[in-house]
Amino acid sequence: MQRVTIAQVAERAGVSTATVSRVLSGRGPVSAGVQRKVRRAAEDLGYQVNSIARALRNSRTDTVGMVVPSISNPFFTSLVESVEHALGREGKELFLCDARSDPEIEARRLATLVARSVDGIIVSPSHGTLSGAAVQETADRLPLVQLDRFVGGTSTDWVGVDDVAAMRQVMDHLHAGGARSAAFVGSLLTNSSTEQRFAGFRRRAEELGIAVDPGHLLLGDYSVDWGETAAARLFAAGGTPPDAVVCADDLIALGVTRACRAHGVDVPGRVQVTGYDNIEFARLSEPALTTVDQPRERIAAEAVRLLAAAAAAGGSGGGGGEGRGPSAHIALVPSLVVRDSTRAGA
Amino acid sequence: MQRVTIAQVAERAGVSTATVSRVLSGRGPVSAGVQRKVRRAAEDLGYQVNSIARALRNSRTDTVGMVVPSISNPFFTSLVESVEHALGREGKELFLCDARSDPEIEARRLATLVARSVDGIIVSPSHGTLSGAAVQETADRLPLVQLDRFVGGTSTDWVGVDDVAAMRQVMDHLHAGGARSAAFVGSLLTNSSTEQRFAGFRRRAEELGIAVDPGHLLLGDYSVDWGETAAARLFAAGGTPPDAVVCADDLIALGVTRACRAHGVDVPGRVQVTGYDNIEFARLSEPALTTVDQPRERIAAEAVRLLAAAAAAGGSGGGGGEGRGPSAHIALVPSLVVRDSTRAGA
DNA sequence: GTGAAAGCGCTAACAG
DNA sequence: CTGTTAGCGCTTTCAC
Repeated sequence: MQRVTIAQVAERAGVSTATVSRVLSGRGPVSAGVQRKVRRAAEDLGYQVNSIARALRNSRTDTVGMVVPSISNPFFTSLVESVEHALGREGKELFLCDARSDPEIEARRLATLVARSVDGIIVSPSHGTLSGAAVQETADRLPLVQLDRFVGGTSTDWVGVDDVAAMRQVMDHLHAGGARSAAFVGSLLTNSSTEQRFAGFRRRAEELGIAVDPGHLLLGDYSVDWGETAAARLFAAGGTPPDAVVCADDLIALGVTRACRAHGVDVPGRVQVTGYDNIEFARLSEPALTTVDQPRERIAAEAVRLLAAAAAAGGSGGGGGEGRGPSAHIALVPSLVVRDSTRAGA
Repeated sequence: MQRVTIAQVAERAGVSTATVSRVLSGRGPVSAGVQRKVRRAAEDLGYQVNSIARALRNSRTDTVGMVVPSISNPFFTSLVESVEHALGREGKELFLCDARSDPEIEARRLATLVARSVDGIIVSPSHGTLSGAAVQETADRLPLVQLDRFVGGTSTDWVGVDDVAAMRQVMDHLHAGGARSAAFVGSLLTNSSTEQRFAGFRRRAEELGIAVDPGHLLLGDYSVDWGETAAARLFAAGGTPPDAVVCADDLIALGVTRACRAHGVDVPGRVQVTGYDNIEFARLSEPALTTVDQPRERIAAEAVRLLAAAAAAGGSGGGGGEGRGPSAHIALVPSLVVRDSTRAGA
C-alpha cells in the first residue's frame, strides 16, 4: 500500500505540484476550474497530506506535547481531557507523555518532545527541584507552560490555582464545623502542590488557633494506599487523634476515609476529612468527600492561550531573559465543594 | 533559538554530514577517533536529532498511535500505561488519542495518525459497527491491532479477554452464593465488550437456571451515573428485585452499589453485585467490589508483539487478504476477584 | 494564475 | 573508513 503523494495528484490533474499544494493548503490564488480538478484528483486517489513532510518544510507540527506526573491519577487525566479539548479548537493535536512521577523519565520525555518539534509544551513537573533543569532547558528551546504544579527557579509561564486561598477556605469550613485540631496528610514536600497546600494549611491553622500536633503531619505520596496508612497511624492506640484530617489530594482522602471506616472511626462525626481536586470518585466515597474543585477547563484554556501567545511572540522561551516580557503566573481561585465528610457550619 | 543541525556538527568536527549521521545513528563503520570528535562536537553544540527529518527520510517514526473510547475511564488509562510500558521496551513512543466514545471523532483521530505516519495503531473501537469503516480503512494502510473491544466485519488482529468465559465464572460464583435471579446492567449493545459479556451472562444464566426478568436488562452507558439510575429502577417500588446485579464494568457497578446504599438495600445481603475490569477504585467502594480482573500487562504485551510482527511482515494490513496469514485473535482468560459485594459460596 | 526549482534535515547508496 | 550526492514529500519564492 503505497501512500499517495502530491506528485501523483498533480499528474492526474494535469497540473504542477505547486498548484496542488496551493489548492490543498488553501493558500495562493488558483482558478476555480483548476481547484475543482485538483480536488477531484485528490479525492479519487484518496490523497492525504504527509504531515511529516509538511512539518519538515514548515517547521511547525501543529502538535503540543503534554507531560504529566501520572496518567493514572484521575485529576491529571481530566486535565488532559480539558487541554485536548482546548487545543482541538485551535486545530492542534496533543502528544501525551506520562512521567511516572520520575524526574528522569520526565527529562527524557521532554527531550523527545523537543526532538519531535512540537509547537509547544505543557508540563506539570513531578518534582519541585529535580525537575528544574530539564524544564528550564526545554523552555529555552520551545514555548513552555507549567500547569498545576511548578518548579522553582525557572522563568516560564504558569497556570494553576491559588492553593493557599483554597486551604484558607478549607480550614475556615472545618473550623466552622467545630474542628479545634487538625492533621495534614500529603506527599513529601517535593512538589509545589503539596508545598503550597501545606503552607496554606499551616498558616490558616495558626490564624484560627487550630492545634496541629507535629506528629500529625504525615507526608508520603499521592495515593490511596498512603492515605490508608497515614490514617491508621493517626488513629493508632496511644495518641490523641485530631478533629480533622486535611488531605493534599482526593486519592489520599479516599484512603483516609476508607481506613476510618475500617477502624470504626465516624466521619464526619468523630473526625472531618477533606480532599483536593474534586475527582469524580470524590463524590462516590462513603461518605462523599468535601473537597476543592479545580477549574480544569479554565486552567486548560489559559494554558493553551499562553502557549499560543508565546509561540506568536517568537519561537523560544516562555519568559525569562529574551523576547517577551516577564512570564505570566496565573493563579485561579478554586471553590470548595461541601459534601458529607465534613460538618456543616454553625 | 535556532536548532542545531547535523551540518553544524559536521563542520565543527571537520567531517562530512554523512559521517556525523553514521556516528549518531550508530550505523556504518567509523574510526574510533572520528567517533570521539563527532560526539564531542555534538555534545558541545547541544545537538539533538530532528526526528521529523529522520522520519521523512526513513518513513518510520518509531511512534505507535493508540485510540481509546475514553481516557477518563480508569480501565483504559491503565491499559494505556501498560501499552506505553511495553512500547518503551522497544524504543517506541506512544501517541494517545481520546475518541470521546464518538465514532466520528475516532475516525478523525485514526486519519490523523495515518497522516502522521505512525508505525502502527492500537485501537479499542468505541462502536461495534459504526467504527467499522474507519478501522478497516486504517488497517488497509497501516499495521493495526484491536484491543479489548473489537469491531465486526474487519480482518485485523485482536487481543482481549474471553468475556464469555469470564461471565461463566461470575455467574457460577453468584449461583454458589445463592443467587436464583439476576439483572444485567451494561451499555447499549453497540460495542463488543457489552455484547460478549451480555451473551456470556445470558447463556450461563440459562444453564444454571437463574431467572432473568426481561425488565432486568438495563442498557445505558459505561458510567457511574448510569449505574445509579439503573439500580434505582431495579429497586423501585412495585417490581421484584433480582438476587444479583451483574454489571458490564466497574464504573456501572460502583454506581449500583452506591444507589443500593442510598436506598438502604444491603449488598451483598439482599443483593449481590459484580463489576468488570478491576479498576483501582473497585476495591475502595463500600462494599469492595467483586469483579473480573483483566490481565492488562499481558494484553498490552501481546498487542505490541502483534504490531511488531505485522510491521515486520510488510507495511500494511493486519491480516486480511494480502500478505500475512489470517489475523490473530488472542483471547486471554481473565480471573475473578472475589471481594465483599458478593456472598462466598456454600 | 501557474510552473520550475530550491531546500527543510536527515540517511543510504555509491565512489573513492 | 570517509565524502559526495540524491532525494524523502511538501511549500514557497521567483519567473513567466
